Amino acid sequence: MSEVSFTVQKNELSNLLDDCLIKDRSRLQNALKRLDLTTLKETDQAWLKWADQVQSSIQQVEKRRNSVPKIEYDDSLPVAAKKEELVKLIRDNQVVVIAGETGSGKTTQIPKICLEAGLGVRGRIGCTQPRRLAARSVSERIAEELGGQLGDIVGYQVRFLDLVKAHSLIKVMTDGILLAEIQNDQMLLQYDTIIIDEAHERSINIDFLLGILKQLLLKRADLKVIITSATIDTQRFADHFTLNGKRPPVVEVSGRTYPVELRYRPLASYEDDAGNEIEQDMTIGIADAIDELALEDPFGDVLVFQVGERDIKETAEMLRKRNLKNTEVIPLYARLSMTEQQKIFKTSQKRRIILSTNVAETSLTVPGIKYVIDPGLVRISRYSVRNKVLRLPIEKISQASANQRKGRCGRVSAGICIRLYDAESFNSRPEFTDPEIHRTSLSSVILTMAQLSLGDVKHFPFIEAPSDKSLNDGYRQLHELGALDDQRRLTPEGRHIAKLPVDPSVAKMVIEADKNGVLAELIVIASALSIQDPRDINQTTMQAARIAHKPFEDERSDFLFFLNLWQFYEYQRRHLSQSKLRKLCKTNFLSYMRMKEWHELTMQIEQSLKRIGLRVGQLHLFEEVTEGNVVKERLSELHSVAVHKSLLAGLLGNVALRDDDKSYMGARNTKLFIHPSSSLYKRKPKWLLAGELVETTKLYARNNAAIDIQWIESLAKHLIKHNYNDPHWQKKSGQVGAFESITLYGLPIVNRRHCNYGPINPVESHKLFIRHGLVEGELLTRAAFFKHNQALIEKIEKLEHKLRRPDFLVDDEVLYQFYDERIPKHIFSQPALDKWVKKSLREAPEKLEALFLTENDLMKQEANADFYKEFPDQIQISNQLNFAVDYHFEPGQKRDGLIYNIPLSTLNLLQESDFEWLTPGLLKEKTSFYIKSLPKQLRKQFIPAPHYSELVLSEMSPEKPLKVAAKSLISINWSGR
DNA sequence: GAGCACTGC
Repeated sequence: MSEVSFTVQKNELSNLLDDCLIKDRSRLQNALKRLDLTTLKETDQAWLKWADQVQSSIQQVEKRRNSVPKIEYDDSLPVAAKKEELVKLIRDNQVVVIAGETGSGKTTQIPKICLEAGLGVRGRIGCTQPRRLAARSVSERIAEELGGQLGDIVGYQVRFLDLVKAHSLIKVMTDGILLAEIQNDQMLLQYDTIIIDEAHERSINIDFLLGILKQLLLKRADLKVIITSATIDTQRFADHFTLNGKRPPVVEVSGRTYPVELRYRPLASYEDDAGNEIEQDMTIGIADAIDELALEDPFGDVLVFQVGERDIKETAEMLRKRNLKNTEVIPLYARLSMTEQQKIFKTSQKRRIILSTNVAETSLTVPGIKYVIDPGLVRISRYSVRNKVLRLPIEKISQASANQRKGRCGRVSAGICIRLYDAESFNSRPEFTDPEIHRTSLSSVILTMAQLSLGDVKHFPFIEAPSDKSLNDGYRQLHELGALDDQRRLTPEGRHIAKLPVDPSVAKMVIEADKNGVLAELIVIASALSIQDPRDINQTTMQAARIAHKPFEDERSDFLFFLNLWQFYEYQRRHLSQSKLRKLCKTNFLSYMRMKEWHELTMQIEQSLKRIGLRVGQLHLFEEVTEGNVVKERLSELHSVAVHKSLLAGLLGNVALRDDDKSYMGARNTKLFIHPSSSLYKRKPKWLLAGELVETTKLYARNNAAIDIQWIESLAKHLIKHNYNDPHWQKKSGQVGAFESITLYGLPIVNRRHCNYGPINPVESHKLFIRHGLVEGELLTRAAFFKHNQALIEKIEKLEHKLRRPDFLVDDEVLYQFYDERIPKHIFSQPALDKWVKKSLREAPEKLEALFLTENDLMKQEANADFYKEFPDQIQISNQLNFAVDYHFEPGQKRDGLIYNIPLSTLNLLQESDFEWLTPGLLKEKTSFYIKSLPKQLRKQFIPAPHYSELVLSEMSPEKPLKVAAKSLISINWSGR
């Protein structure tokens, strides 16, 4: 042991750190750097403190080394035979790939071999398992073999349970736990060895870990990594961990198995009446295979793989009808209760036929199986990037999976595996099952990577990179949740979402609930959505279960069912003993284990929220409502709205609009149906929020709620598409309006709502404002420039009228240009203009001055003197009477006060010569005139067509009579035309 | 009128 003493050469001090715990090293190294070695004295406090810490760390290492027990191996295990070789390989290589079938003992023996190689002392040996149950049983076995108690030298950690001590040398955990630890300790400094077991299963967790470890190996030369896998695809792991040209060794450890005879028995097919080839029913194929096996051995236990609960039930029914002698049929699937699952571990006097889903291929090992019947199918989950929904199709299993199933017999003696397909079918299948990373949504992985700053996901060293499409969809989902911004950077809210131990979408609901004041409610619901359904229902108990669960239903939403159930159960949980609680669960068709996990998850979420500074209050009290003559307690409408708004924030892609009696239209024009298990199945609200969308035989919405579509707009600001129609100038308000329609993923959220268009499209509104408001003069502003300009325009218009020349005033386009150049682009309404005018008056009056039009600006041409002569402002008739002449285009707009009422007698006195004043200009084409007091009959003839110009004569000296001859009038009028 | 199996800050 190294002594920490001042006599050690100062330049050798850092060597002492090699004997410290790995997790202490960098901290001590930094502290050492801060010590000024040139002036350091033995009595300095800084030195004493450092020396003390180093000493303590070294002592802990020593203590750990001494705690390593004597290691013994079960020599019957194949891996024990390779012990020496493995110890050497692990010492000499940073990464070792170990391949071996079940029964080789690799899972339990390799951690021991690592101990023997001197590992586990300066840091722990971490060993991951894909499942919690496996983590527990593996740690139990290792602890037992090392002669200690679980939770001492060997500890284990799964969700909700941590049995690891500071002095534990080996820590067995689920891969999810290790992944979670990386968030707090990216260097994994508590470990000197990481063993990834069952790497061939290629779960998303494993693939993610393999990528992280590859990066970590470069930063931690002292870290050992061991990958163990079934003997499939081991080269891929070796390729993945080839660093700087150094390829890790691959060791194969033989399994301890008996030979399995393989028989292909494809289903017979026949032709129906129409000549179509029909494949024989699967249950018949299974029955035939059982018969075949029974002929040779009526006692050996048979394992039959099935795709789901319903097939299991069908097959069980078929077998029951066949009345097989001395036979026990046992169903097995994950949703069964623990006690029912335990049946497979009980030996029976009878022959057992176990009908199982894929659980028996990977998760559970059914003991004593001699025969396997493999129909070659599996229900697999695939996330559809195109439709953004989860699908559960039935597919042919891969060759690797078929071989794994085959291997489930032959563990106790020689066995037979009957495949209900032919060798050709087997050979045509893919070699390996598609790894999960290719089948699942990547939002969660991307979010974690963003949070850990692991760099661009596209360049992350995945063992098999996900497709760009799939990555982009992951980014899209996180953007939908507001966890990433438009530039794909983590938002502050995204940081919070990443900190919660649930799916990003569920985490979003919880974060949103804090804003809506229903955090306590959402934790309960979010937890329920994250665990497996706590209802313990199977086909036979379904009816009774639904009756038992009826009191917890809420016609508004399936989500509130969970809240109601929680209220009921939480009270009981606090007041009943565990055994009574278990009983309560049973009578209410609830799974005790899942109810417990539900509770534990709420606690865990609450802890996580505390860490990000959010406090969870109490659940809101229920209010009493009367339904019919039943008094019910339920969440108030106010809080229900808050709850569902929060849910909606995490499920914006799961909104649907009722289409017809049965179906709904979902996002991106998908057709979906309410699942029959939903309490909204019959009610069918217009707008639906689905907790999850899963495509099986149809696209089903499960866990639904009726929602108000108006909630969506504010939540989905970053997603909704606006469509504006018919922008128009509104004279009264001096603003530009339009009609707005909104869609979310193609669903119509708002139809033709009137809106203020200015802020939405300032450019177009600015144009409309100038065109209609300023150029066409519809503005009601008091701005001086506008009043001035309008007056000037009016004046020139009058001139035009008078001169019968509508081409003096410049075109509207010129006016438009004038205003457009001078009015800032951001002004698109009268209020905005008035504000700007007010401000400019103070700060930049020259801007306003520039807005005053001059005649020069408005006149296309000068009206020359001849024009004025031809269109006089007054005329004199018979050298006696002066009349003012007013010019305007529209007949009907007469200046009544100026028009002289000429008596008919006077008219008759007028001579033709009295009209000499009619200038050529006045007699131009389309020019005519009339005198208002012409007799009606006559007037009819002379009144010009409405668009003809009109000349109104008004008397300047009314006391003198006007003489106009009717005859002359006629001639003038005609010549005028 | 109905869904495989796992996992976690």
